[in-house]
Amino acid sequence: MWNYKQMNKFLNEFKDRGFFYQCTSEEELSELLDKKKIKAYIGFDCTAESLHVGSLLQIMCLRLLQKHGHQPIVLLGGGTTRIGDPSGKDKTRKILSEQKIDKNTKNIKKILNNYLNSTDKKIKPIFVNNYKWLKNLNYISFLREIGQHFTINRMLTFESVKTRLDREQSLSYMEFNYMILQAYDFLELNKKKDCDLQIGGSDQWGNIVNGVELIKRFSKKQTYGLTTPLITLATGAKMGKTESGAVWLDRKLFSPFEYWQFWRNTDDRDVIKFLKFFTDINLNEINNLKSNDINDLKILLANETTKMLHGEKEAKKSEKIAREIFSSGSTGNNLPSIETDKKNLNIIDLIILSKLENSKSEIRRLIKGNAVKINNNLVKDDKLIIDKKNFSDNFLKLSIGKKRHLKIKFN
RNA sequence: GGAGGGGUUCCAGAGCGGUCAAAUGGGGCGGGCUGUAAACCCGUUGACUUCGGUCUUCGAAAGUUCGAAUCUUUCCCCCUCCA
Repeated sequence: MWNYKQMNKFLNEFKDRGFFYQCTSEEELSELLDKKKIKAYIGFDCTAESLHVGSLLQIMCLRLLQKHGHQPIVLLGGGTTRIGDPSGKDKTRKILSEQKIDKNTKNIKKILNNYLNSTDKKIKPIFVNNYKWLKNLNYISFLREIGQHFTINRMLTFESVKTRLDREQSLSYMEFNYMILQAYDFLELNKKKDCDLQIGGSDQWGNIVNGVELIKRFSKKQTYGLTTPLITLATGAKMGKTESGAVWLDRKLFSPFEYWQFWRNTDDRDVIKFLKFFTDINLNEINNLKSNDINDLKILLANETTKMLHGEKEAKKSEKIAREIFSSGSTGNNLPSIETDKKNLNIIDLIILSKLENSKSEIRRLIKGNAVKINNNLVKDDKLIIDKKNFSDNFLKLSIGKKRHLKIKFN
């Protein structure tokens, strides 16, 4: 009989790392994966100009596929984004302009390329954009060929639809069609690219099942669906949001150092889990690491995740900056810096200039609360004038709180 | 189509003519403790300020009033119940 130990290696690691949530048919999928190298796809929606850590687990799935010799297909939802997935949303999404979606699509592709092996021909990612086949669908023939396989009765039972209807929130006919289009994507990829598996977040389960069922009815072929859990933090919050917004996987929106810091500040209770999720360190090694100092593990986590996205150099640099700021209390030579040529600047204006804060009232409050430092010296007076004598070698270190530091260069 | 209830500052949610920049909780920010963690404690949380104040906010617009988040009218949007 079939048992856990005999499970396919990819699936095994998928489970051991905590990626597994649901599968349409685990046993059969395991057999298939043993038998051949398959192609599997994950879809990314192009609503935002970049991806954020919320998508990172999906990206790690792509990497894991490659690691085990399977070829990932990355579907960029250029077409479906024009419709808007109602899953997990209780309101209709804003409809984006076509150019915006095209721009987003390109940027997202670029980000994904950071994570994927594109040199090995057998496993290099296949990028597809569903706009290509969705834009020219003919309504009548689509209804006849595809629509006949869906019953409204069944569609109404899906979570994404049900919650909207239960709450009497409107669900437009356009959105209602989203799941059919995603199912059609899978069918298309199965026909054209021989794709056997779709992976997605747990909120995608309904959409994925629809695809598997459509392919079974339309092509009489067996395909599979696999979902990952929703990651929640030890504190109960959703992962990936900081106060300043999303944690973007894009240096223009979220600098490598900020990214490193994000991981460095992981809750103790989440560290091991995240090492399994977001690094390539093998599981035995992670188990051995458990006894290490928790702060070293956080640094390891930060280095590995940053390296994967921004490269080794940025990871090391971030670690160095962090040491300067938090350990040695030095002036922080590697800190990001801005320049100014204004003389006799008021401390408040200096902070405005630095863009660390943009409200003067807030800055006054911060000064009152002993949060502002110049060259590690507490600023007590919000009328303090900054002039040349505050700069050494034309540099000055501005700090707000414990975590925000910036170097200012005087020209 | 008929009958009710509601839209308040980041969120939840009080206020129902002046004492309201608006209770309370959450979140955030800052400080303390520490380990750049958690928990806990304290402060703070519209903008501008010469720190005296000034200006802009309670779905939108108009009105009543010395004075409105609070009353009136119209409009927009949500929710509950009945047909």
